[in-house]
Amino acid sequence: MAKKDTKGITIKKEDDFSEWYTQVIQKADLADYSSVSGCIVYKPNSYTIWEKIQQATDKRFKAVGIQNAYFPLFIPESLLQKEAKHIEGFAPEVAWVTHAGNSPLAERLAVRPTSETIMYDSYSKWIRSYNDLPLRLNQWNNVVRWEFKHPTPFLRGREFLWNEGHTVFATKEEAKAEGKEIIGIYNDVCENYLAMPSLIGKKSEKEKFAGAEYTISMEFIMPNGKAIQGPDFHHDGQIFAKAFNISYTDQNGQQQYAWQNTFAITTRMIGVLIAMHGDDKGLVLPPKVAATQVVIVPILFDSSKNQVLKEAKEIKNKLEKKGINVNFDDRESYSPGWKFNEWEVKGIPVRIEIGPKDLEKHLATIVRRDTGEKQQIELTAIADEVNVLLEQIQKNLLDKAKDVLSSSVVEVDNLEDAKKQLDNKKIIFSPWCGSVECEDNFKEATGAKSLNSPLSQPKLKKDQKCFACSEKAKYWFYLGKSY
RNA sequence: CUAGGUGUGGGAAAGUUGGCUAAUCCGCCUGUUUUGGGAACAGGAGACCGUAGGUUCGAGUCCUACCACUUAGACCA
Repeated sequence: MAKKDTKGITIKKEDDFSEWYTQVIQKADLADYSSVSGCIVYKPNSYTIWEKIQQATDKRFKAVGIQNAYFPLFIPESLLQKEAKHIEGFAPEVAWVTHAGNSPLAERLAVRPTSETIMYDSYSKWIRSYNDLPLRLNQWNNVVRWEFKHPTPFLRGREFLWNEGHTVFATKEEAKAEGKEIIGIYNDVCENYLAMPSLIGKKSEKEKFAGAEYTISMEFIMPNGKAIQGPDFHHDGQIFAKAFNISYTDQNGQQQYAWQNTFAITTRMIGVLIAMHGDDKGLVLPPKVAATQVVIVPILFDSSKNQVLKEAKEIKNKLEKKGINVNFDDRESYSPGWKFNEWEVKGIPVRIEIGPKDLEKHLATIVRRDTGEKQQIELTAIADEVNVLLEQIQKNLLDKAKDVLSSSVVEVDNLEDAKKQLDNKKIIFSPWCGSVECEDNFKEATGAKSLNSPLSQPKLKKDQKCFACSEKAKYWFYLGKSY
C-alpha cells in the first residue's frame, strides 16, 4: 500500500457524517469558504451541477409556458412589510442596506430574502383584465437570509441560488392545478437527473411558508437520518393579492382578486446529492449531472506510448460522437494510480483505462464509479457499451436511493415507539392530529418535527387516535429530525 | 444568537516552565529517471504563528476583545 496522504477521504461516511461531508467538499474541489461567514464559493465542480439542475428545470418550465424575468435585488422596507405574516417570517434574517456611500438612505433597502413583495408590486400594475392571466414568471437568482445557525456548505448558507416561480391565476382551481405540474417537474429533475427520490406531501400549519395558504414540499432523507427540505410549491391563495391589490376585471365586469403560487428549487440540492450518493472514496455523480461522464486514463510506457495515445484518442472521438462528455487525461506528470484516485474522489461515473496489455487484445478496461466494478470491453463496441453503462449507473443510483428512503421510514402509532424510532435515526409515518400545540409539544419532547403529509393518503382507521396527543387523528404524516 | 472545541506556509501538524535561525510530512516549482491503484532522486520557493490591543528586556507561547472554522441547540430552502 502506498501512503495515504491528504488527497484521499480519511474518514468513513457512516462513522462521522459531518466530517466526511466537509472532506468530500474540499477534496472533490466543490466549494471553498470565503471571508464572509456563511457565504461559500461555488467552484466549477459544483457550479456545473447547479447548471445541470437549472437547465433541466428551466427547459421543463418553458415547456409548460413559464417565462423567465429578472427583478431587483433590493426591496424597500415599506414593500417588504405589506404582508404581515410574510414579514414576520423573514424579519429576523433580512440583511439591510442603509447607506449609499456615507449618506443614509431615506428608506432602508432589504437584500431580497425572497421576491414576493418586489414582484407583486409590479404585478399589481400589470394585471388589469382576465386577459392578462395567467401570468407565469420565474427568475433564477440569489437570495440572502442572514441565518443564525452555523452554516453548512450547500445545505445552509446566508446566500444561496435558486429559482423562484411566481404565478398568478384567475381562479383557485387553476392555481391549485399548477401544483401538480410543478411538483411533477421538480420530481422529474430530482429522480431522473439527480437520482434522488423524496417524500412528497403537504406541510403542517406550523411549517408552511410564511404567507402561504398551504405548502407542498419534497423531503429528502440524509444518510445521518435527518430530513432536509428540497423543492417546494406554495399556494398563496389571495393573501398577497389582497395585500398588494393584484386584481382583475372578469368577463362580467366584476373586480376579482387573483390567485397565486410560488415555487423554488435551490443549490441545497447539490449538498443533498453529495450526501446521498457519495461514499468512502468521495463524490459519486449520477451520469446525467456529471459535466464529465467518462475519463480516459492511458497507461503510458515509452515503447507503446504512441499507439496507446492514438487508440485513446480514437475512443474519445467515438464516445463524443455519441454525445458523451469525455476527459482525456493524458497528463504525463501523474501516475495512473494517482489519476484513478483523483477521478474517484471527484465522482466521475466511468473510467476507461487503456494500456499495452489491453491493446494487444483489442480491449479496454472500464471501471464504474458507483460499484467499483471492472470489466474488459472490445474496442469496437466501446461507445455503445459505455452508453449502456452510464444508463445502468444512473438507474442503480436511483434504485439504491429508493431502497434507503423506504428503509428509513417506519410506521408507528404511539409516542413511545415514535421516540424509539427517532433515536434509531428513522423517519416516522404516523396518524396525526396536525395541531400546532401538538407539534410544539412533540418537538419539545423529541427534537423532531413534522415533514409533510402525502397527497394520497392511506385510510385512517375508524376512531384512529393521534400518535402523540390522543386527540382524533386527521391524516398520516411523516415526522423526523431535520436539518 | 447560546454553549463547547479549534485557529502555526496551499493542506496536515510539532512547538505547553515566554528566549536567539518556527521542526516534520503532503502539495507546489526546476531537472532527470519513471508510469497497470496515490513513483524515485537532486535542487528550490513558500509563515511577520487568525486579527487588534495589552503584559514583558523579550510573545506562536501569558491576558483582553474581536473574527473565522467546527460540533450541538432556538429559526429556516
